[in-house]
Amino acid sequence: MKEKVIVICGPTASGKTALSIELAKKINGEIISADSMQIYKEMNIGTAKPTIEEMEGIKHYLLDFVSPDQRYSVAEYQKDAKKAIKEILKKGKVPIIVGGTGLYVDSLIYEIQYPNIEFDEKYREQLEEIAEKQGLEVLYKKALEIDEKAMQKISPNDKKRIMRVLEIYHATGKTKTEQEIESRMQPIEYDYKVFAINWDRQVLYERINKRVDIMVEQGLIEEVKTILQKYKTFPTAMQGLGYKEVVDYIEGKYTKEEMIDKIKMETRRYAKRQLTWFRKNKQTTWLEGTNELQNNINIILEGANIG
RNA sequence: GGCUCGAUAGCUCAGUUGGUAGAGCAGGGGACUGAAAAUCCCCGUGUCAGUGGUUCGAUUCCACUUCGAGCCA
Repeated sequence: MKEKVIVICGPTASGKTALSIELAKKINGEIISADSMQIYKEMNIGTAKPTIEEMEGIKHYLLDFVSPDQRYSVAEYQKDAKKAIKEILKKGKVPIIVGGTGLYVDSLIYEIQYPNIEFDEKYREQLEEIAEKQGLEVLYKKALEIDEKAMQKISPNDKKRIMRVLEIYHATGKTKTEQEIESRMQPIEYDYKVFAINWDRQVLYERINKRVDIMVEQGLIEEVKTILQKYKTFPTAMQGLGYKEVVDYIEGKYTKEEMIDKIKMETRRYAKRQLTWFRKNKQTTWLEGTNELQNNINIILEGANIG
């Protein structure tokens, strides 16, 4: 009998934090974040990271533990998260995965295999250079020679994925397609019960707009300035919504009003992409955001067959 | 009050020498296996302001009306 792990996902500003903490209190659970930006230290306001008060004594894992100048990836996330699951189960508690990063969630619920390799900074730089000087189509053709099947799903404009196909081959000698076939053969270790929070789109967008205003009031700009002073390079952290826009504002690329509108718009689009991602998984149980917390908790308990 | 210009997609505008129209942005849908809050793909019918006239046919021409901008009194 596989052990149960609860997963709560949903778009940004959908109320995952409040729901998960109430649930954890009720079922003696602990929370593992699945959020690619809340992992970073000192990025608190812009990532809407739960505060100590909000946590109400519930232990949270994989929050606030990576320096913004460090690189982090799904492969590491999966390893860290599985370690946390083990730890929680060992204590006799229920692990609750909570987050909006679909890729991170999927790495767990589909038990995706990532061969143990080091990130090759040099090789990526080489690829970047080729893309810039000779054009992306050179890399695209190269990838096509290596893994024609994988390239059927990748656009000639999708630089990141083209580079990834090349990087996998470079690091492992295997193609991405071979890699994925092996990955699918792997049995899934836990019994993941997946829930997602849904809102009427208009209402969700209003919540997002309001949340962005609050972030700015709480000192988002100051937070970004502090981080920029303290660290030199940001391999991934400055991809965060709200952060790159504030940097552009500080550099005078647009006014404060324009910056705020841009963050709101980009966040709304992000929420839309998240919903697309979560809809894909057909076993997901959907919760209505407008429901009372207790009501949704009951749906989870019933759906997960707990309590 | 008179004159001029404008009114076309949610917004900004293009266009139709008369045969019912198209861009950008917004928005929607989708993809996603080591950067993922990233990256990429697809999607444009709207009383062409209203009413009447000319015409086989008007969003296009004409008249009036309404609204907006400007100029002159």
